[in-house]
Amino acid sequence: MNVRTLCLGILSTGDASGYEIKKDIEEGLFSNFIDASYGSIYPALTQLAIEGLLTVRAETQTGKPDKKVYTIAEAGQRALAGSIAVVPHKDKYKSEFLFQMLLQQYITPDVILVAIDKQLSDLRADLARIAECRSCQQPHAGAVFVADYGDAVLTAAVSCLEHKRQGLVQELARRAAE
Amino acid sequence: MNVRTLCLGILSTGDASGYEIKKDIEEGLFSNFIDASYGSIYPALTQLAIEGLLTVRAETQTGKPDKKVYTIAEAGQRALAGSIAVVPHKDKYKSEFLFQMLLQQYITPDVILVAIDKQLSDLRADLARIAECRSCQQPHAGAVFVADYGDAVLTAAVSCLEHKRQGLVQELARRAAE
DNA sequence: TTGACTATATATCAATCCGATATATAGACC
DNA sequence: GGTCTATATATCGGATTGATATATAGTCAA
Repeated sequence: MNVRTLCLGILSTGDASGYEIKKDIEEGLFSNFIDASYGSIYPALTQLAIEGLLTVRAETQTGKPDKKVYTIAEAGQRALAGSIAVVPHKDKYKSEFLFQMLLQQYITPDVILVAIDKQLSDLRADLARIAECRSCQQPHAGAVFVADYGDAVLTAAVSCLEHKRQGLVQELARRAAE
Repeated sequence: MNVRTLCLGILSTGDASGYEIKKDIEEGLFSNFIDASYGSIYPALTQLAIEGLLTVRAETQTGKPDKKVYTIAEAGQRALAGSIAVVPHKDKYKSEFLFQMLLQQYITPDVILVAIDKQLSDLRADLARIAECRSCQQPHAGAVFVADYGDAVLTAAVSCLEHKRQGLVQELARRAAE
């Protein structure tokens, strides 16, 4: 799936500017399993508008710069439906944290502890964001599905890490006592 | 983290050719949280050898093409240690499956079911791979950590999806009965 | 009131990386 | 002889990231 389909998908939930799409990706439900940068969003929107899958209108704002608001066109909805119906690729998960933990023999225990605490903090921030999305939006079936899935996975990760952390702290205390 | 550091990390666990590094990424413990293509691995290895972080030797094999076996040098181990000690970036998770589920209003229930079954199959394959890694390698602390973390997360995902799947099947049966 | 900072908003581009393709050797299987 | 799979290296177009540039305007403190 490319950034084009991503933009069409977000615009299918309501009109937005490139900046607002990026915010949706960072703060909304999408944030847990999607990522895209301005460097790919803006060119994609421009191209989609040229091809007639989106329409654009300029909106002047007081106190803020003008923005280009994009609306999905009929051709865009057809293109989106076609892209969504395809069997999805396998999930991709990249974790520098786990890379570090796998090679933990090369670093000191206090660096490990810092990394674990940072990971726990990231996971809890994600959980909080999901909780916020649940409360602020009227939940449709898709949103509930994604929120439940995210909750399950993140909660399991937190639980596992808390356990690992406790074991590490106890071992450090034991070593210090000797 | 870039492919250079990834190659150094894998070579720190033993000598390997580019092809073997790719297999490690696909089949070993790394596969759950790392990805890289030949198009990035081979240039990285060439460059690292030029810079003296790796040494190369050609190995002739019977029944197979020759291979270039890379060994990590002292300078490479120093570079790796420096890269590992840095606080890691946040995990990145990309899921076309969840994108599809969030926009499930655009597709039919049977397409949803196919996607869920495919996801379950992928998750179970990952769990099986972790179990295999546990049994075949002598487990050091880092490997156990990563395997436990992966188990926890994947098991939670499977459990959540099985529950969702059951609910969907029941609803489809109820609709068919009406 | 000047400077620093934050938020909004669009745009560009070098560096990186993926995915596909090409090339070559050789065993297996029909 | 043809097809398939596995091993092994290499290249490259195209997609994407991450950083940077530009501009408007509000806040807040020195």
